[in-house]
Amino acid sequence: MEKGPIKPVHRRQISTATIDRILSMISDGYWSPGECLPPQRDLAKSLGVGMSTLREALQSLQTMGVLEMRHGSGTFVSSQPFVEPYEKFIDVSVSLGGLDLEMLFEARGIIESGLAFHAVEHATEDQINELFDILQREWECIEAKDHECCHDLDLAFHRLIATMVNNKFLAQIDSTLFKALDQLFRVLPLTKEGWKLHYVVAEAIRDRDSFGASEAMRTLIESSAARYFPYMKVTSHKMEVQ
Amino acid sequence: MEKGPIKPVHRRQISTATIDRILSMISDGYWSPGECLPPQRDLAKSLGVGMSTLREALQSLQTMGVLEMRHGSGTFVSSQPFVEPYEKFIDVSVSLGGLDLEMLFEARGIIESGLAFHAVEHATEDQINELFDILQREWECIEAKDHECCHDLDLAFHRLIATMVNNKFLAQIDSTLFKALDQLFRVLPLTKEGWKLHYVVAEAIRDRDSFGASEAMRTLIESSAARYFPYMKVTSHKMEVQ
DNA sequence: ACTATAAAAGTGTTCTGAACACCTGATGAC
DNA sequence: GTCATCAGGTGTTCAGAACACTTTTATAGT
Repeated sequence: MEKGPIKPVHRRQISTATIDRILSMISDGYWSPGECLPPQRDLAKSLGVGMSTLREALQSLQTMGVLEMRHGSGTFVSSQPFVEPYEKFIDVSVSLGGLDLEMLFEARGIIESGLAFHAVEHATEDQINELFDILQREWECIEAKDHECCHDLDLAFHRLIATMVNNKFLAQIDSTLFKALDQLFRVLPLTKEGWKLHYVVAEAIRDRDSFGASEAMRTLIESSAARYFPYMKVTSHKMEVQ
Repeated sequence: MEKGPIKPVHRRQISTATIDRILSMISDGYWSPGECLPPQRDLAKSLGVGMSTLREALQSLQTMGVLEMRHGSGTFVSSQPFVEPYEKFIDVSVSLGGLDLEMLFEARGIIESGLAFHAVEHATEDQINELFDILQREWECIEAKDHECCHDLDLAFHRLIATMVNNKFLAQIDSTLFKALDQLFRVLPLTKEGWKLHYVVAEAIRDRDSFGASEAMRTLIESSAARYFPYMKVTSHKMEVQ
């Protein structure tokens, strides 16, 4: 794309205006993903703003996951945008009272059961085999009481199902929720009962049973939540796979 | 809370370290929601960083929705954290190729059908009456061909269901998705067929049928998506309410 | 000619100090 | 008592310099 002169910004809040300008320039294709922006000194000159102001904007855009600033190299448009902007401050939101744990568990239950539903139609044979392979290793870790390994496999189990659906948006949110809940209180080790629920989900996916997978996953998340909130009401409709 | 001396930060990336420090101070309750932070000049001094650096951190935190900077007044901890950080740059992510529309529709389908499922157990009689009231007005607007009004009622319909569940996290994401999809291509006007689907959802909620509500909502979103992507595969399992 | 080291250029990072803009509360005029 | 004005506090923007990291180029040794 040919590069004409960069139009300067003017508005009451120059910092915000600069963010919007850069955002729209990227949106319009002036800069492509992975491309390097001009040096900050030059860019500030071109935009007609001070360097501090420009940097405030760049920093915010980096927080959004749109830009990536590399010391000594340059400022790049993120080639893989939509990173985890949440992650960092979900726990802050919790502390501030904007969110509570049960809400996050509920959200995770909804998203994961939905993912399981859609995983049924997208899963390849290889992925299903991989799923059962994870299950196999989970069982071994449970018997060996290797909690660290259990935890990693648990994450792998959920991540694989999210991968099946191939929906970056939900996968990102789900991953963030998993990490947030994991961080807020170290997740309890996987039990044999939990493993059984994992197995039911895997079976339903293998048998191409959308509703079964969805329900099994809902039960799984709710039973997981119930370990932290014993008083929490569990929906627990019918666990019998159709 | 009593306030001891503020410990200075030290790390290679001072800007990032400052963000983390402030975030953890809020998380630890050093500053409460709605409270005013010290003047930037003083705070920079206390943290042992330059003012530009501090401002870069504050700006990022504002982007996250954690802080609110008011010109001439002060910098405040957001009393209602967890605002819409997504909204601003979802369209940028789309432009950069990180997200595509079908993915967003799929995400919305999953979240909304999950919300509908849970709405069944949380909905009050008043809310259900309100839902049918919206339905009534929708029908009138369709007959009058008042597209603007239809659009608003459509939004109200979905928003009310999200409200029933009382899950801010999902409600926020859902609302963001609605707006993003609405903005990316102005939503098509509500048809009588669409209204019928709305009605099925409302009936299922009234009858306290979780699965019916969930499935009806899935069908609704998918049929909505199908108007934009005729080639898109519609799951459309059984529409018959159990 | 090749490689390893050193220098230089390019770029992001941080700090200081100043001037400006906005909001708020105090002061004074009516 | 009410309103306008002013002064102080606070956020906003800018300019310039010094520093740190990375990449490229130049140099020296083999």
